[in-house]
Amino acid sequence: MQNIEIAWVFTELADLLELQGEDFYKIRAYRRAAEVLAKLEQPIQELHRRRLLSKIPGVGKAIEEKIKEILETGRLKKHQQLLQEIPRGVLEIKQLPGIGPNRARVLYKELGITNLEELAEAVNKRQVRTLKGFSAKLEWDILNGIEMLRNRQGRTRLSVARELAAELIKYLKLLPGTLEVEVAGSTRRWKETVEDLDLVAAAEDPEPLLTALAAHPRVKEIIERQSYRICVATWWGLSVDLQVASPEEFLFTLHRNTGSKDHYTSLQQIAAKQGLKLNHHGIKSKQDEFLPINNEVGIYKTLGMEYVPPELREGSGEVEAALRGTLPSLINNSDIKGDLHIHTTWSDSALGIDDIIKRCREKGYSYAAITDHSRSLKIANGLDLDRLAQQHHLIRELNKKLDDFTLLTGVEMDILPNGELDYPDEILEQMDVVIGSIHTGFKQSKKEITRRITKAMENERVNIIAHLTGRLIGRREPYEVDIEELLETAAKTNTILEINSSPDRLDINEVYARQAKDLGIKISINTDAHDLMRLDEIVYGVAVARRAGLEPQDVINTLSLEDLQEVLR
DNA sequence: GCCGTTTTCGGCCCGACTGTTTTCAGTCG
Repeated sequence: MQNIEIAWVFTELADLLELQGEDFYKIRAYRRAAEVLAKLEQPIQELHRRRLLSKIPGVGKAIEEKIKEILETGRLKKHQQLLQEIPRGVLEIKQLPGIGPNRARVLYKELGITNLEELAEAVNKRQVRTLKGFSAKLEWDILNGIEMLRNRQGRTRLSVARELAAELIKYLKLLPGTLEVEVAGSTRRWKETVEDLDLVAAAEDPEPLLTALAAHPRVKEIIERQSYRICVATWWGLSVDLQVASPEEFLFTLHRNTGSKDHYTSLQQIAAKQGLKLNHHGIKSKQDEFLPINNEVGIYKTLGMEYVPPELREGSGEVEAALRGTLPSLINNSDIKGDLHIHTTWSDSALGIDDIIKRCREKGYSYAAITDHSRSLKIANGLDLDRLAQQHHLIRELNKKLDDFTLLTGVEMDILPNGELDYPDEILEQMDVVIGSIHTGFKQSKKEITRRITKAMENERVNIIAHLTGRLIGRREPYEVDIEELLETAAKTNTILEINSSPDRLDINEVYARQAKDLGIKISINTDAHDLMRLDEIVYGVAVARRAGLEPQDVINTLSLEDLQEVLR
């Protein structure tokens, strides 16, 4: 049993206990333990064998016993019992905005509602508004929430697909007959969510690869199997399509399966105009002979165009640009010189400043900004003026000891519901990076939220606005905000906009990032990291930038420290 | 349920918003 699966049992246990109205701190203890277990480097089984379970932070006697039970029996009795009492569908209902554990419980107990379909039906019959604690307004919110969840259904966040891809590729490469395995489809194009995971492999004999994938522990069932491809459902809810090509056809199969369909069709038309024929076998000349091509660059070159990176292959003008030779020189991961939005244990993160320095150096960065939450965000242990001064003093002292790396002082400062900023100007003046963002008053009107952010942009001490729309992919819609107006204001006030790299956010998205570039707005690609692994999520932010056609000069954290400081000033 | 300790029990993350029951439970960040 994998760590993540054991962690999942505790997460679900916490959810179920919450529905039963169990003590908040007990629930939190289970959630914390689940988080720690999910992130452990070593297999839990191994720690168990070495009698080290009790050494895991967040694991006490009770949870240790439960871990043992799971390892020994493959299940947890308490968890199974709760599932008998509360159907899993009720957990899904709890995910709806405005519905927490208490309302989900009432819906189940009073109306016997166990899934979203039944809930939608009850709303349509106007039964829900009659319950204590519910209203017609809430019924309306419920329908919207169900709609959001349905739209999300069948779509998986990119990070999940990429993690699964990495795992499966590593596994398939262990087989002796495997020559190549690559990810294709929208996952290779770095779309923010994907429908399924496409893999392409090269081998003389497909059979062993198809059989191996079908036997992988992540695989739940075979959906379809042919002589050269297999489609399977996984326990992660994402289906995987593996196609095995001959070594000669691998490149062309990978290229075709990367898509998008629109992009590929355009290429076929361009080939046809030149008397060539492009398909997954290769490119054939007028004389009906395969042309010698050994990489993707060669494919585009043969068609008389610039190479189009996968992120741009969406059939939205990139083919024409490539023919004209006017594609942007996209930013690369290696262009990033630092991360400007990182949280520490001073507020709500698990990261110590030393961890940050170490990891950022390993990543080859030359600087990083420490930007904890500001005083109003009590739940995140936001820094009051005293602690802020202490932290910044500490950072300046640390900097004296660092020769090839620089920590920048900063803050992620709340833009308060009344439009005021959380710290006075004279405090903001003293730090290197000021990020403004919204964490409260999400339900204000479009006009109000837009005015709040505008006010922050107009303050010349605010450098960056973080996660401008506030969306959480598949979980929370963006707040009502006039993006067009804010982009204009950002351009006018020289405010930098963040591409938040968290796979949950990707905010601003590629559409707005492209508009920002057109308006001359500079971008900062940040992780907003709260733990070590999340510092590595910068690649998702870079992917958004690439899909938006951004070049290194559009992004401020590609600058050297000196140039960056100049811009921030 | 975990943790730390003054070692076995008390503290652990707070406050605003919402809709309405016009006082507060429920939800959220």
